Parts: sequence; C-alpha cells; structure tokens
Amino acid sequence: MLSIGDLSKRTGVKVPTIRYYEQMGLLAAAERSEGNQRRYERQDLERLAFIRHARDLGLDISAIRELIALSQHPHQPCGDVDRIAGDHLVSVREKIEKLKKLEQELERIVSHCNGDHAIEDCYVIRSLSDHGLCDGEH
Amino acid sequence: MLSIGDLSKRTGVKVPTIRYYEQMGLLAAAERSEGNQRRYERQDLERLAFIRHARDLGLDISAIRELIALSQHPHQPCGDVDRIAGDHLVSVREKIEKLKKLEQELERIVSHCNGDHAIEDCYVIRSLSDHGLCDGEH
DNA sequence: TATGTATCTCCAGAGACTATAGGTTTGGAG
DNA sequence: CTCCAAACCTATAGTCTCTGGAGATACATA
Repeated sequence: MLSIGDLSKRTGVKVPTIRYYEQMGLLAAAERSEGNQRRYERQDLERLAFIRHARDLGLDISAIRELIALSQHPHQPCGDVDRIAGDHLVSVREKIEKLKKLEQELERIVSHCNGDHAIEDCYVIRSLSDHGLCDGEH
Repeated sequence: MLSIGDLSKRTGVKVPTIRYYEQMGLLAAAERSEGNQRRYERQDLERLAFIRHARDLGLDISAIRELIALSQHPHQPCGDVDRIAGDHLVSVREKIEKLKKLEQELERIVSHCNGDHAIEDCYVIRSLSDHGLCDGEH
C-alpha cells in the first residue's frame, strides 16, 4: 500500500495534482487508512501512469476520461479509441505547422536586430506593429 | 472616432478582450463619449494590432507590456527588445521539438490500430498504459 | 513521548480570456 | 421627435489544469 506521497514520487505527479485527478474522476476514490489518508495499490500506479502519459501527449481531461471508460469495456471494437488518438494526431500536426511559421517569423525579426541600434529603428517593434512586414500569414 | 465594436471588427479582437487588454494595461484607457462609451482613434487601432500580432506569435501579456514600455523610449538601444524576441524564439523551438516527438508517437500508436479489433488488444490503450512501449522520451 | 514530516480539507490564484446579468446609450426608421 | 433594437457599460463568475497556502490531523522515528 502506497501513500499519496509515494505515488507522487514514483510517477512524478505532484500530490495536489493526484487529488485533482481524483476529483475530476480520472482516478477512483482511493481506499483510506484509519486516519483517513489515501492508500494506493499497483493498479492505481498504472492508472496514474496512463493519465500522466496521456496528458504529456496533450490529451485533455475529458478525452482521457473517455479513454478510461472505453478501456473498461474491453470487448467492444476499438474504433472510438482510434478516433480519439487520430483526432489528436491531427491537432498536434496543426500546432506544429503554426509554430513553424512563428519560428520563421521570429527568426526573421530577430535577425534584423543586433541589439545596438535605437528602438525607433528596431525591426522587432516595427514588425510587431506592422503585419505587412510579415512574410506569410498567421 | 471608432466605437469598441468598430475596433473589434477591424482587428478581429473580441470586444470583451479589448476591455481585458485595457484592464491589463496594454491599451491606455480610452477616451469616452458623453454617454461613457469608449472612443478610439487610429493610434489605438495600431496598438491593438501590435498586441494581437504579438499574442499570435505566442508572447504573453507581460512580455508585451515590456515591449510597449520599451517602445516608448525610442532613443535607447534595442538590446532588451532583441532579448525578449530571442528568448521567445528559443521557447518556440523547444515546443516544436516536443510536439514532433508526440507526433511520432501518436503516428506509431494509431498505425497499429485499424479500429476493428477489441479494446483489450488495442495498441492505443496499451501504449498509454505502458510508457515502456514508447520509442523516445517525453 | 515528543518531534518533525506527511497528510487531510477547503479555498484562492494563475493566465488569457469568455460569458452572463442588469442597466444605459446610440443611431436609424417611421 | 419618438421609439426601438442593437450596441455599449460595469461587475462578476466561469473556463481549464493545475498549484500553493492555511490550519488541522495522522504517522514514523528517536
């Protein structure tokens, strides 16, 4: 039996965050000690690892809740699961595209600025003021 | 003189967001009509475009506040401006790297799942449960 | 037993908005 | 000029995913 602190150390998830996940219904309410402290088992450790992993991948709480619910009906076909992960893949790719454009623009902006001319001539400020100086759209 | 709604339409920034920016000190408190409604000029339109543009690039409110303050001392050298944009470029690059890892992992996960087998055998669920199945770190 | 660390609950805050409620002003049609 | 709908005002609360603190209780060790 693990305390909430043990669970926290083993998963890298902070203690208040574990309680938050419980409150959000991602973790089942843990058993309690006589003194009302949460006690966890290996199963909870795996569940929390699942949650952490899914969060790292950028899935939001409701998507994770959905996946957990689906995983508890193991004999249904997994189309929904596939859809959730697939949808997320699409949004990750979109984010990457956007950030790449930003990177290019920031590079361009910064490269014109060597830090030793006056602000009134600074390309950073001018670029931010005037979208027309941008190469692409964003 | 533009109303807040006009300003909103011209910049694509929602009305409550404009008021929020004023509250956060990014926009100066606007002049008011006799009936206490905000009235804007071209100058404000440019300022708001600056803010919108910087936000689109992912700069946060405090960075933008800093840039605005700097831009009001146009005869100082622009080293700080350069630093703010450069720092941001670094963080954008880091985000891109992380997202690319996620993309790879999601691709791998989804490619194993054709949607018609049972959830108990589903690679998505198993991958999320067991970090050990991942290729890289994240 | 005493002490120090860990845990409990509840509540507030962060960041960047967004939405609602209830009241006032504006601008155009009749 | 009057009327009405749309736009505006303020103030407040909610979103999402945590994170941190206060004050009280439990546990582990010397």
